[in-house]
Amino acid sequence: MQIIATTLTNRAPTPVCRAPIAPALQTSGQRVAQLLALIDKELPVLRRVVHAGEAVYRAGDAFECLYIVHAGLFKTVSVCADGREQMVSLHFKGDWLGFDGMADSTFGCDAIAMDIGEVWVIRYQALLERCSRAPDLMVAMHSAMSRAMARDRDSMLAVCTLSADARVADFLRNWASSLEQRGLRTDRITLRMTRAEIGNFLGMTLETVSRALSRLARDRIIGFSQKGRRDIEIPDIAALGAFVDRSLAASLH
Amino acid sequence: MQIIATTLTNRAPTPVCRAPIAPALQTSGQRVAQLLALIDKELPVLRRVVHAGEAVYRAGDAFECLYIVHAGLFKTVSVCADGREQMVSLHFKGDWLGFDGMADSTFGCDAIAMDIGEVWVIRYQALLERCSRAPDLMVAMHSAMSRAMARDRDSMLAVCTLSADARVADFLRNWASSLEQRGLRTDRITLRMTRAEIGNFLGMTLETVSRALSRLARDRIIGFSQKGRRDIEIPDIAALGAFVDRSLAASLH
DNA sequence: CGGCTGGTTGAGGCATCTCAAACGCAGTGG
DNA sequence: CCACTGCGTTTGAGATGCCTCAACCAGCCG
Repeated sequence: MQIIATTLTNRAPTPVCRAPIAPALQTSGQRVAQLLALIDKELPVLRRVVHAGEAVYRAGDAFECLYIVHAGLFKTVSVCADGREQMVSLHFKGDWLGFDGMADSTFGCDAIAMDIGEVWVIRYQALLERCSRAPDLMVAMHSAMSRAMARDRDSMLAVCTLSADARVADFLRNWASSLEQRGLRTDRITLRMTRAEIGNFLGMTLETVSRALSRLARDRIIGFSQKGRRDIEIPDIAALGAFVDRSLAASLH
Repeated sequence: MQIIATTLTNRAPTPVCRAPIAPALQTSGQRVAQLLALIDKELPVLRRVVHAGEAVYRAGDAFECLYIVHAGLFKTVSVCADGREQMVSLHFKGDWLGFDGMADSTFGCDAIAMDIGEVWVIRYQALLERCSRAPDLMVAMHSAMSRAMARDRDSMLAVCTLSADARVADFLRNWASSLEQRGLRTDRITLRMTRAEIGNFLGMTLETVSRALSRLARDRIIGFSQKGRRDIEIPDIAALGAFVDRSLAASLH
């Protein structure tokens, strides 16, 4: 069994699949900034600080608000009746949270802060009203949903077509790419997740994640920083991509 | 490697994950009928018949319209640069097609008819304008997107947590459940896909699909009809669910 | 009939899981 | 300062589920 590889959010070049796609008219960084400015202009937003481990919302909560990540890193987790959990997605600055509650007025999963962060709270009713007057806003929201679906699609693809090592590499590449699009440094990323969490996200066991990371480090595609094995150095993002492509090509003979 | 299990569309009870969710205020069948009535009332729709194998749109096409399935069965397929394909989702009557194009004005995957069918074509611009005046319509559209995301989430979960046999069972159960919600007979379904397509969708090889189906038939959970191995009899949908739960429980010791 | 496509089934191999042991690090309490 | 504990990580060895390769069968069509 495996899972979808990776798939963070808002990366401009789709990771595994590269269908012919028109070049974006704006960079992701610009898009995020414009979105936040637009929201701020059009809507009354409540800023809410969320501490590590704290939930923005939980499965079963009544859906009334959407959220936009303004700082920090968030995950959404499907919680099953038997207690098992499946991490579904990661959300960086500019990503929306809560779309999954719109269908039946109840959230279908938990949204958890992985670090201290801040979300902007937007009442759905207010958003609907505002969307009626501001087509820009509606289009921005639709774009965000569309992008979330594309991300899920890529995850599916990665889980279905990549080996364990390649999924881990793809995961790191997407993470770095998300940081890059937001103008942050990408040569050194701090995973705020345990191996078990990564494995859950990527559909593999924690041992397999650990081994994959060790192999990537042995091949000098990544490095571990002195302090702890949770900080990962990525000298060259392109090398990660090349690794993914290589193992992809290898698997097709 | 595998892929996300299953996940058809619009099933009321989520398949693998059963988070506490408030009971739907209306049945899925009612929702579909109401959606179609709403669209028909509010918007100028163009009806387009699509033949088996024909594309509603293809990756790279300019995004201008959304589509609602009115008859038939459709799949969306991610096409990679190297020619590999990954089936991403199945769409029955009442499901929308084309959300993936909203983000960057270009479709990111192909939407293909698996059978002769009909879609309603809705110009996105017209939809935006109409949404501004008809909040019902906007909410219906958001619900559909939200449901699509929930479906992807469930797929992810199934691919990540279910064995090959269970994924096939889950796939059949979701298919039957989709039919049931539309008031169609569920004791006998005709798969309009080859084993290879099913395997691609579920993230496994065609041989594994074939073996899984054989095992399910041996255990009397499904049956093959006389004519061809493509018609499958499902005497009891609940038995499929029980099988999934059983193998789920088995995998946790 | 012969070719082709799709399906089934078997045998063997390999990637990943499972189980297990050991290590590093942080916190706690003596 | 030093056990001592607990958690996260690494690494190894063995088990296994799924993939790969291959043969064969059934239906369809020229």
